[in-house]
Amino acid sequence: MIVKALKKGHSLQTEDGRELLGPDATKGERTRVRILDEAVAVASEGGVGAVTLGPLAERLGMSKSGLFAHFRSKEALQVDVLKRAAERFTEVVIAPIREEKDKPKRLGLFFSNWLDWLEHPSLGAGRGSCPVMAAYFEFDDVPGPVRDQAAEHSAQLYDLIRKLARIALPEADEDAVAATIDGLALSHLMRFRLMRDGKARAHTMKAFDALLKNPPLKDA
Amino acid sequence: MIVKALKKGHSLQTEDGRELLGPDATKGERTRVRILDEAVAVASEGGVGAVTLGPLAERLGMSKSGLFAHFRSKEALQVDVLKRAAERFTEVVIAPIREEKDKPKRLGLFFSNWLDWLEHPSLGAGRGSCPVMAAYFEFDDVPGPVRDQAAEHSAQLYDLIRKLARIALPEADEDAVAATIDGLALSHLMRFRLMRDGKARAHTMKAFDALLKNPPLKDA
DNA sequence: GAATAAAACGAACGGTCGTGCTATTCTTCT
DNA sequence: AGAAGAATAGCACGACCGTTCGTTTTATTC
Repeated sequence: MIVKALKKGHSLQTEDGRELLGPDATKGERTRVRILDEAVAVASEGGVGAVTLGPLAERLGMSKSGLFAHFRSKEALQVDVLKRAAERFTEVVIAPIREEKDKPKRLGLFFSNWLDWLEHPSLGAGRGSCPVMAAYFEFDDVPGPVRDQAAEHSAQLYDLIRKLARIALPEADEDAVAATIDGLALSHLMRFRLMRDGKARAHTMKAFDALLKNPPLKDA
Repeated sequence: MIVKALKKGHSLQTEDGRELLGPDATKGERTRVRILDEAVAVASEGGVGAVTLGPLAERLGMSKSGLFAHFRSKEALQVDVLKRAAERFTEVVIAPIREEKDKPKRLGLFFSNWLDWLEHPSLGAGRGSCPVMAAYFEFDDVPGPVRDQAAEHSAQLYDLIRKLARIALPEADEDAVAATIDGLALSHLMRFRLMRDGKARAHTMKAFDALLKNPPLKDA
């Protein structure tokens, strides 16, 4: 069974349009999602490379082969883990900003949500960090479908940032602004999780506010 | 035999002060460095976690057990790989900025060198990226000596950036500046290596120049 | 050059990994 | 309720992993 992620509506659905997780979902579809959610938690703690069949099956109370049957291969599982994590990201970070009707303010809301996501990932119970971001660096030089998936997600996210920047700061150079914002999030994760810097958020927000106030201008 | 890395002089030496690599170095010391250099190349391509004994030994034309004998464990090897990579970083990125006698200009030189390092790591032959940066995200939630080493290096580097920022931009908030610069380097690596964005450097430098022109100020 | 120490090897171990098979249990649909 | 099909379990395999051990080769020291 092939499942695809939708860009809008933040839900998974099968090829024929039925919702996963809903009561009309098939047994296999439901456990499939259960597996992926647990796998995202594992990936949050040890990276996508740490998503391994045996231990994952044990965490779920099922057999390794039973789990394996849901995915053609481990690589396919890892790709789906990334997709599922991106889904979560959309739900938690991107979707809520639509409630802000003052569109120029959406950039700040997006960034704030992003930091929340990095500090308190809904999965991993405080012991994990964003698996997608980790995959950016884990697979950046490892060719294969996992790398491709990570690259696609990073490109989509980067486009979104540019778009939000264009609306919020019409006179700014959107590429330079996006580079700075993207970097602030990456650096924030590093300072917060690796260095355990309690002031990480304050420093990140100060830099972000300064960027909004004096952004790089076009043709400067 | 215990080897320690020096912060100054960018060379390895043994506990009794003899230089490694010099003609008076012992056989074991020389091959030890050879192993680490090759291991850094491997780590550049696949991350520190990809440093594995068998394939590494084969690349070096030696036996797995002979290689293993140089390190008490695989973890110790990985830690030393990180140390060696940090050594290289010091040689290529940090040491040369001392030649700039106009100290405020050192920040820009440092950043430029950093981007050079990320784009053309002396090891990995174009197929690898900075292993230390990758380790930041690979091990940020994996307790152990490898994580500790990565954390220590990130803290040292972050301190250096703050110090350079303080000299270059005395009126600026050094923490916010450091966060932005650190982030720009991380984001640059992502755009250059994962997204293969040919314009990455131009965008990064534009953002950096804008930061120097309008940095976040203290107590703003 | 002989004695001693260091370094490298080869083979083997226990363990874990991903992946095929076949059989069994459970859903789902008529 | 029963047939058809999906989902899961059990088991085995080959490959690779880190590590150990005893032996052999190579450096170093006297």
